[in-house]
Amino acid sequence: MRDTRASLLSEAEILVRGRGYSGFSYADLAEAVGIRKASIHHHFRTKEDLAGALLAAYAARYDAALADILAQTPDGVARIEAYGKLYLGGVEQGLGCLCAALAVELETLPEGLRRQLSAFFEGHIAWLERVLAEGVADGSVRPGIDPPSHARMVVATLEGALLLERFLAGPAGFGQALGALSAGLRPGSGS
Amino acid sequence: MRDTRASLLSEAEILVRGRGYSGFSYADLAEAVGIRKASIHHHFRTKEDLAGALLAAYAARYDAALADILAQTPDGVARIEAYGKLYLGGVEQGLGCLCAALAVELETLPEGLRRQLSAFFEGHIAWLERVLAEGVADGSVRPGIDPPSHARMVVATLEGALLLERFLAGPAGFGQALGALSAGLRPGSGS
DNA sequence: TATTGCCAACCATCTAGTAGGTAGATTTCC
DNA sequence: GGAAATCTACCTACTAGATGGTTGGCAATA
Repeated sequence: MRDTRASLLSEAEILVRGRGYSGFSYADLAEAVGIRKASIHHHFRTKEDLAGALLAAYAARYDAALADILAQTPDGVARIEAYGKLYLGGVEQGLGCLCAALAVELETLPEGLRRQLSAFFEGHIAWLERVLAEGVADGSVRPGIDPPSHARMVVATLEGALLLERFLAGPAGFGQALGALSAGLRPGSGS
Repeated sequence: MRDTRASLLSEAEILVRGRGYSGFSYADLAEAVGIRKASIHHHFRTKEDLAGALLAAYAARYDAALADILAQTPDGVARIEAYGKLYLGGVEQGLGCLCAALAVELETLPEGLRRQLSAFFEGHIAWLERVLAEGVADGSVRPGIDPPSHARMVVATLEGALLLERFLAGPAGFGQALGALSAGLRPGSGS
């Protein structure tokens, strides 16, 4: 049954996003899923393997969502807003970003996980850079912005907003930050 | 000797900011400071007490810096940039924000620490709101921005940029994000 | 029959925290 | 001034429980 493996991934993600990577244990996960601790090792040999699988699944979900935005939303600022709303689910459920949880423990992270983390964010930055450049070209994004810089800023803002608004002002606070972010990208003012 | 206590605070801060709160142990700290593990308990009864002291000292340092900016920098956007540069030190040393490290483990955090965390960020947001409102009033910040929303956005952006650029592009990447952030606040364009 | 999924029992190591003690400095009281 | 009591800072040795991980076996499946 592939079922248990999927449950393990799903519950582990909730645990990591809620309490951090070092903050959850195989014992917690076993209890959440309803199997014994030793059985987890059958599906994921080590905790590091589990983290890798978690990260890969998380990144794949985001990749699919990014492709979807490109396909369904033509307007530049609307694309950024749609991207921002991907983070909103976390705020609503009180769960931080999986990658942020791992990033905080950077120093203790093995090389493989570090590379996965970097790839995740660099992929998003590249995607945003493209979206912003296209937006500037087609007039849906304010001219005069610097796509590479603004791409970094957009990811940073959303990661930070998710980190903070999870316990500060919730979806309302997140919405304010996202609103201020997209307002600055909308055309309608000079350079 | 107050010396050991200060060393403990200083080394513990480095450890938490580098590897997370659950990611460091009294054994690590004892080794870093050069005393025995048990002696730490003489200065900080529990790990939670230590975290509280860490947070208090961190917040106090920021408070002093914020007051300093108000006193020395009159221009609104320059104030935001000066605020942003407070985070730069972390990027340069490869250390994340202490509060971000704790925020990631929110669910396991005792109430007292949660309140300290919220107070830290709410203080910054209130300070930024004031700086932005004053800047709009005196013309040093672009009119048409919404100070409460933009205050949340500024903290989020800087927290996020510190989180990410620590391992992505370092000070250069952080500088780009900060540049994009302040560019959007500068006057010179209509609403 | 081979594989898959799971389990009980175990292991070495690490965790924060405790108990009890020592040496030296500081304070209190006659 | 000097003895007694107290405090400070640290130590060794320990605890109970958690940690990730291993071994060997059992039952169902394919």
